[in-house]
Amino acid sequence: MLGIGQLSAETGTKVPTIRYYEDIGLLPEPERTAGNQRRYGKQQVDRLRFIRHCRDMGFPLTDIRALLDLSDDPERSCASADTIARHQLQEVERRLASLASLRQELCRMIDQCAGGTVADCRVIESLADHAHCIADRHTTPAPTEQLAEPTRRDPA
Amino acid sequence: MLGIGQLSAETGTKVPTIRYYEDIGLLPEPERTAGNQRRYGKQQVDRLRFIRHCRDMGFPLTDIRALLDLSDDPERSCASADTIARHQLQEVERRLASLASLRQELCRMIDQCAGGTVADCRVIESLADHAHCIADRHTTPAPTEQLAEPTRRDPA
DNA sequence: CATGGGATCTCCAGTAACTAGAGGTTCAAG
DNA sequence: CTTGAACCTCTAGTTACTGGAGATCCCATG
Ligand SMILES: [Zn+2]
Ligand SMILES: [Zn+2]
Ligand SMILES: [Zn+2]
Ligand SMILES: [Zn+2]
Repeated sequence: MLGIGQLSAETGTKVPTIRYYEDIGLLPEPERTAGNQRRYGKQQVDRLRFIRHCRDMGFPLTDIRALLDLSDDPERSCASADTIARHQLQEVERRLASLASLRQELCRMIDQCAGGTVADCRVIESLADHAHCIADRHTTPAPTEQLAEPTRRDPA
Repeated sequence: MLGIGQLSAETGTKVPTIRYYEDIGLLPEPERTAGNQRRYGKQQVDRLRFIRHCRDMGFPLTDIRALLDLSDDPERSCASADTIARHQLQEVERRLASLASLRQELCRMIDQCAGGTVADCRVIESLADHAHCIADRHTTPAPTEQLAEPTRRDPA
């Protein structure tokens, strides 16, 4: 049985985040000590690892909820899991594409700057008007649900 | 002089967003009619366009604030504008890299699914344990400040 | 000049996914 | 038995908006 801090270390998830997952029902309420502190067993560790890996893969929590429901029931067809994953892949590819065009525009802006005053700066000028951009309207990056920070250190 | 709805149409920015930018001080308080409705002039239109273009490029509002300050003062050196832009480029490249590795892992997961039950599904299995992933720890995607949605239609 | 419907006004709440802090209790080592 | 680290609950803040309620305004007809 692990305390919340140990679970945190074990999975690379911050303590408040674990409690948050419990609040929103992603993690079931764990057992408690006589003094009301949480104790976790192996199942919970696995479940949290699953969640974290999904988050690392960029899945939003609603999808993770669905995936957890599925994985709780091994008899069912995996079709919807695959649909979710495929959808996520599309998302990722969409973002990749728009980031790539973003990168292009940023590069071009930066390259053209000669380093004088603001009045002559191509960066500022380009930002002021998309018409100064070559041709492609950059169809903005992403709806971007929050993706976990690289704050993660590895489990013991 | 434009009403807020016209400014909205002109710049592809939703009305509440315009008011929000005013609230947080990105846009100055505009003139008002006798009946307290906002009226905008050409300067404001340009300023909002600048902001939107920056957002489309993925700049966070704090950076945009700095860029606006700079562009208000054409005599200054553009060095810090360029620094901000270069920093943004790095951000974009960082995200591109992590999305690319994400894409790889998702593809692999999906490819391996044979389409049976959850018990045999490689997608679920891969999500349950990063050890099933080839080798690279996917160093999670991004801090991801909100990037504008593709809700944008073009100006008139 | 009256009236009606769309545009605007302000204010408040909610979104995603956490994160941080205050103020108080519990656990475990010495 | 006494610390002090870890834990508890609760609230509020983050980023960049978005949506709705209920009231008011503008302006184009009749
Ligand atoms: Zn410059
Ligand atoms: Zn552009
Ligand atoms: Zn499958
Ligand atoms: Zn992995």
